[in-house]
Amino acid sequence: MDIREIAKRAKVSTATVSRTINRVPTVDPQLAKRVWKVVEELGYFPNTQARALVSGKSRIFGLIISEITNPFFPEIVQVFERIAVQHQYEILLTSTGNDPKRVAAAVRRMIERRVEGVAVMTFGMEEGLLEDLKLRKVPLVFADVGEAKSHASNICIDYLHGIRQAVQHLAALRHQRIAFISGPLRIKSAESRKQAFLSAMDEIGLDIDRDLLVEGDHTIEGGIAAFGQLLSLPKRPTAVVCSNDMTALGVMRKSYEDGISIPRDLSVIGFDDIHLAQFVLPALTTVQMSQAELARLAFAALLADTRREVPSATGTEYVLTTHLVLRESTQIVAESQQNSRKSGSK
Amino acid sequence: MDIREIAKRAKVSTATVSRTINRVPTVDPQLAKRVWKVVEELGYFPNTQARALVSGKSRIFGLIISEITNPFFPEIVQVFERIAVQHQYEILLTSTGNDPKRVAAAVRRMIERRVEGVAVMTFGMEEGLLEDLKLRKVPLVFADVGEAKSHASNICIDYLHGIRQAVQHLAALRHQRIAFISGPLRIKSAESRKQAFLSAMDEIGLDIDRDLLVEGDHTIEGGIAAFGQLLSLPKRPTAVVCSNDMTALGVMRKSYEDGISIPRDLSVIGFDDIHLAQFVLPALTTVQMSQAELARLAFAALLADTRREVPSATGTEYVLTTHLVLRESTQIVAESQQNSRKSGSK
DNA sequence: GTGTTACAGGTAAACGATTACTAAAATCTT
DNA sequence: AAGATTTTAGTAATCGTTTACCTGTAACAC
Repeated sequence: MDIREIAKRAKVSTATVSRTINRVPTVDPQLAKRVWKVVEELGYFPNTQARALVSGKSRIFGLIISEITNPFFPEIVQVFERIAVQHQYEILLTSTGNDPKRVAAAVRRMIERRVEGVAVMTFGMEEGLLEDLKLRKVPLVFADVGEAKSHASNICIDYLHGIRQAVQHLAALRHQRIAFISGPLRIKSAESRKQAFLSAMDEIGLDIDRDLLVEGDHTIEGGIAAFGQLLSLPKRPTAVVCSNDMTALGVMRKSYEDGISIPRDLSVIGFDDIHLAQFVLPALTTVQMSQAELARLAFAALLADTRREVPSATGTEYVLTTHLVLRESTQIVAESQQNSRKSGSK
Repeated sequence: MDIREIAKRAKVSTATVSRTINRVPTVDPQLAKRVWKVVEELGYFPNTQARALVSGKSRIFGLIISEITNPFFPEIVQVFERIAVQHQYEILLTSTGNDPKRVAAAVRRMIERRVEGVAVMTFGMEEGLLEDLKLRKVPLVFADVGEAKSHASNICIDYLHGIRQAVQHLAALRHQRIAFISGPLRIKSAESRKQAFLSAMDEIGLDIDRDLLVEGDHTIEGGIAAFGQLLSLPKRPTAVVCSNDMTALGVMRKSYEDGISIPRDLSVIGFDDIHLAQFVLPALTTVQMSQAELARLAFAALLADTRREVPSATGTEYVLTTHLVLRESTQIVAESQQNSRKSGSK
């Protein structure tokens, strides 16, 4: 059943049907009524591919994320999808698992479907893979630390603000041996978070013990392994800051297994503030980076870029700040540990 | 840049280009080579909407889930998406939040995009909303307790098997006051899980105290609230079985706040076995319903149904069993509670 | 050498919408 | 009332592919 069928039954031309459906104001209300009646009766829905073909607009945005099983991302997806639907856009989702092959495949699929824009929420994965998109001048938006590049907007994330708060909070609780479990360092944002931690420590005048800087992979399992490394150290940290909440959950799990009580024996701070963070035991003190806000900004950026007639050579710059949210997983350093700290600083 | 451009440059007709790209074996290798060369040079990717329009195949499957922020679903999405991509299908995802309006909107979008099939992983939401899809004979697959209906396959989930194991496990640990926190009862699967619990309790000869049957909503918050209700009872349960893992997390959270130790004072069993379950503190004993298997079955069902030339009037039936996985959140009932149980049974 | 087959590759008609253009009717101007 | 102008609806071209059908050449039999 197509527009011709409707036209025939309503005794008008296909042009009129099309105009009616698209609510062009110049069609006679009488005719419009007749058309709508037939449309209702037959349950006619326009064919999106035909529309896309002639209009040149697919009304699809691509959304590339790292790992949908990391609870940070579903919240982005949810908000992004919801807004997209409101604007009659569909989304083409890809969870890359940080695998370059899958990114390349995703880019190809997106081009074949003629997406109108792509939000790249992988926080600094290799960008070279997106060349094909840039070539075709597909609007892009990144979540990153850098600035807007040519034909790509950027949501600049202020990691330092939240992480500084985290470090200051720990310092206020008399912690001195503070460990940091990073994400996979080939990912730019993981590197940036680590740098933010180092800066914050430096600012506040705390020494950084290289042994207390270990690499995780932003998964629970990685957190467990990384914290295992820290535990094998002769002098353990009294607090650990994690590059994301999943890592922190790993630390909590490992602590539990080894009889280390949080926050009594160890303070833990996460990053992201996933919804779950407030419900774990104890509730996780963490640095919030609003997923909803991120998704909103990303969508808005894409929409703005697609609406621009003359694509501006360089994209727009957005900023997203992070900040500490206090919960139950941090506490003033225990006496026994203060002693060990003193002996350590002799 | 289109197929005509390629044709011109390779000095062949568009038909030959099309045949080459679709690897029709009858094209002369010489010509094919020339065509491929131009394709590579120009970085040409075929336009999917044009293909879809003429072939009548969109190569898109719809996937309707309840709530993407419930960790149960991302794992389904991940597996489903991965298989879809392998088969050159795209997926059109909708997280409905159990809102009928959003389901209706999703159905409309899916029809407009001419999806070739839809996997409905909402576990028994009102089916009436899918009438439009059935009308158009779009292959469907449900995850449910019922059987395959006309034009719809079904993955029948054997809730009883796993839940019976759970109840037997608790009984073996001498629990008698066993509570059940259900999901929202308007959802069929929530009702089915509850019935499975009741049957299992009955089979084993345990009494069911109506006060111990409370309704949650499959979220952590709902679990907290529901367990709050149970705590206000004069005689508390010694164990609680939950309709899903999120509910169990809520119970654990509330217990923590109220100083109830799991598993010492309370045994908890979840349902779903989300990845996270093994990492919470203590690790959650739960009934596994394999997300990966579910996704695989759903995709296979859809693929089979779309390939059938003559659509069979009634869909195929698949079965997915559930089973208990033992972890740390259950324990033999404590002496003190045994006493209270004895006094209770007097 | 002619007639028949086989087959590779080209021409053009779809697919289902949108929309530039056109023609007819309605309205206005003087 | 005739011409000018505006308005509205219809005709047909178009979007980028696939593919049914046709054409021309080569291979083969006799």
